Amino acid sequence: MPLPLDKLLNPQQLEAATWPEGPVCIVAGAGSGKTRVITHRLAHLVETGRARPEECLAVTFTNKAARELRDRVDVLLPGTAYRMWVSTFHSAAARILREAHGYLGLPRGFVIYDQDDSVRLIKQICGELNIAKDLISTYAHRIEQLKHQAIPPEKFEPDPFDIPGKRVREVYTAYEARLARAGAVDFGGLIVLALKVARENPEASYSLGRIRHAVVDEYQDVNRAQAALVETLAPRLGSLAVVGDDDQSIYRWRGASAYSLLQFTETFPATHQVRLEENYRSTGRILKLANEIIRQNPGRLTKELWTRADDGPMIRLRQLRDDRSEAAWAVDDSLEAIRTGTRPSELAFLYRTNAQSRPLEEALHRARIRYRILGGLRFYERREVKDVVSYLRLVANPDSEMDLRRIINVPARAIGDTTLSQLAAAAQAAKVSLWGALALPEEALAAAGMKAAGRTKLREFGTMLGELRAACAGRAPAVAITEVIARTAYDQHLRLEEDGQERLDNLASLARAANDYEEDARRANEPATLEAFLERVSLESGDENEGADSAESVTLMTLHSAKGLEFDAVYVMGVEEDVLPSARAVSSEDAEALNEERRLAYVGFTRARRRLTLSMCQQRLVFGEIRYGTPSRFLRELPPSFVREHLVGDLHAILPRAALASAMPRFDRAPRPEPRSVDRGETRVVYDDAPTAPRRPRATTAVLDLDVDERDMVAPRGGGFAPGSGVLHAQYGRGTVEGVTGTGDNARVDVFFPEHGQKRIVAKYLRRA
DNA sequence: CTCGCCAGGCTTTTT
DNA sequence: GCCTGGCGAG
Repeated sequence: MPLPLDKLLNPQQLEAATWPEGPVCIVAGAGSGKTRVITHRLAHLVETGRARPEECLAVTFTNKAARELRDRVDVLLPGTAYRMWVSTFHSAAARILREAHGYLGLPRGFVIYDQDDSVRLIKQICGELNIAKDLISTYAHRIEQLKHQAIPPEKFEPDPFDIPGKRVREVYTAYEARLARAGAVDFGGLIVLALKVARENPEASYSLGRIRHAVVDEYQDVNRAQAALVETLAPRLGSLAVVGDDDQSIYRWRGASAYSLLQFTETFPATHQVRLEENYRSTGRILKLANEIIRQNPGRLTKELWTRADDGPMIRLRQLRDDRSEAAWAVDDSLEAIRTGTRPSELAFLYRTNAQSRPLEEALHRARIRYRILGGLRFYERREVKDVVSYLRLVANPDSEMDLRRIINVPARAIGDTTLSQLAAAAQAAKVSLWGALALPEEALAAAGMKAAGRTKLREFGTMLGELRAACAGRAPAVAITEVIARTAYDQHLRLEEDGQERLDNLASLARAANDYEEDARRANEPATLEAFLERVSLESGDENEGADSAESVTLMTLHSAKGLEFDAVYVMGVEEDVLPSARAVSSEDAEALNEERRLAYVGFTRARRRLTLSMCQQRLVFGEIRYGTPSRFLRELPPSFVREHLVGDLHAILPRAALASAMPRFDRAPRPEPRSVDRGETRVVYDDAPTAPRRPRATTAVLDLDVDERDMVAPRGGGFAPGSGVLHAQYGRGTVEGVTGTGDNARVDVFFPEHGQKRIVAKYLRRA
């Protein structure tokens, strides 16, 4: 029975889901039912008989999104969906390479190097080329960017003013050669090589060759290479739909650009464009705020989200004294929400940088609220996991240089730097991989200066690895893991360490991941190979946080990882200058960098269905030292009238004094929580939620573990500090005023402290001496 | 060659 | 404030 699409979708969605052929560009705002359109489009293709499931490809960026898409298509097309190819860009590319490895000259068991691996390799090469190490990250970044644009070393023409460019080319060339010798492909290379297959010989990949219909999600985040891949496939396709939102392009630093989305109609003149602007997620206020923020950005496909929903509750704004109080306040507030019936899984705390999770975790821990962190610490990046994975990769592909380097002396085998570089020299001379060099005749190694002791150790290592490979050949991944641990005595090695037990547990988890993979493979009717398991390990973060108990937990994550998700109540924390927008974006003077931060704020705010809370603090610990913060320009840019109508809380933090005065009457009418005092063990949380007197902006609403001195500090009226006068500061002590910039709450005072030198301090943190 | 200590860098964000 | 990588002692 076909799905009654016209009942399930609004007219624009229906058009987007059913437009029959050729290129379709779907500009879909946040919460406009984008995934719904994609899944129904795929289902519609199959139901109308225009496509067989195996002719359909759907591509997204994150594994999370791919999984969700797959699950939701499965609901619409039970039993058929698994025949579709639903995948991330990178996994799709890996599959193409797997199938076309012969054409590409890659070994069957080629390994995928993550960013860490490639930086290490570039470092290695730079060392050999005598390049200063402070340039390594620059080169790594340049090479990565070139690969994002699918520019190979020989096509890279640095312009004459590009001083490092020449060496970039040199390093890049060497890097590509080394990857090839190691039988390895980096993230960028996956796309570049898939593009090569698509251009030259698409039939070399069985999966690729049969695709007739494609949907590409998050098209605003494709880089040049990915766009080229899509564009190359287009002529072979009966239909191609790209879906995206230029306002949610947040991966510029990774080479992404909304350019391909904005230019899509130019690239394919036959394109049918559809816009989805009706939002089904958030309240009117949240959308108004989001629209108000994002309209500051130039060059958009100006769309404006709207909703039939009501305005909803006011958006709350809180300014706290420091990051610990900010976390404590938000956690306490969320506790209240949970008490009044919000499910923990409907609460999310979003922040700009992972480092901001720490105070939150501590506060949640104290409040005994369960939480899960998405993103954060990645399972597969743990040292012991990477070590064992390196052994597994060597089983699949012994030539992998970075993996061999990683474990050749782990556990310790008395093979140190000296022996290793002699081996590398011998390998270079013989033009073979490090593994290949292990099999070189004694004389070749001796010629590289290696002593007999080193040669013996290497020989032993080579034998061990050879036996391990033989023992694992054709066996299931879980068996291979057991073999690795047993034959290398890796568990013994861990037991000697301080936190060895925890690391052993992680290896047990790795084994579990392998079992899970085998289970998945069985279900998908595919053989469970070590190669495919390793591919999963390389391309997925290994978040175990998607566990079944998540309904009982609140969620913590960066704004980036929040894209595509939604929650009833969202706390966006640290809405401050140098945080959101990031310090880097602020200091770079690069307008596009700031615009991207603004989009990030937009993404964050639009995650909330009903309750949105923004918080900021006056000082926070950055690298262990105190930094003074001011409210984000994204809030200060808001028209005062808008703020008065839709926000409650510490409005004085973001409104000019004049605008604040007229805001007060309205502010007084806002529902006002009872002032509370909560005693929880050693932590004292005191609230002062009463609206602040207009004349004395006491921004602090929560005080946590502060010295009495500091608590007593009150902003001096008018910030009137005359140069030459004496002042007191809680950290720096007594000092002399050198000058003043800004006015009101934004006033900064340059103060000279005899013991600390000159500092620029927000006026409210100073007292007259 | 290994171990342990210290300095310095790090924080954007992720496949 | 934490981690890594580099360096020096044994």
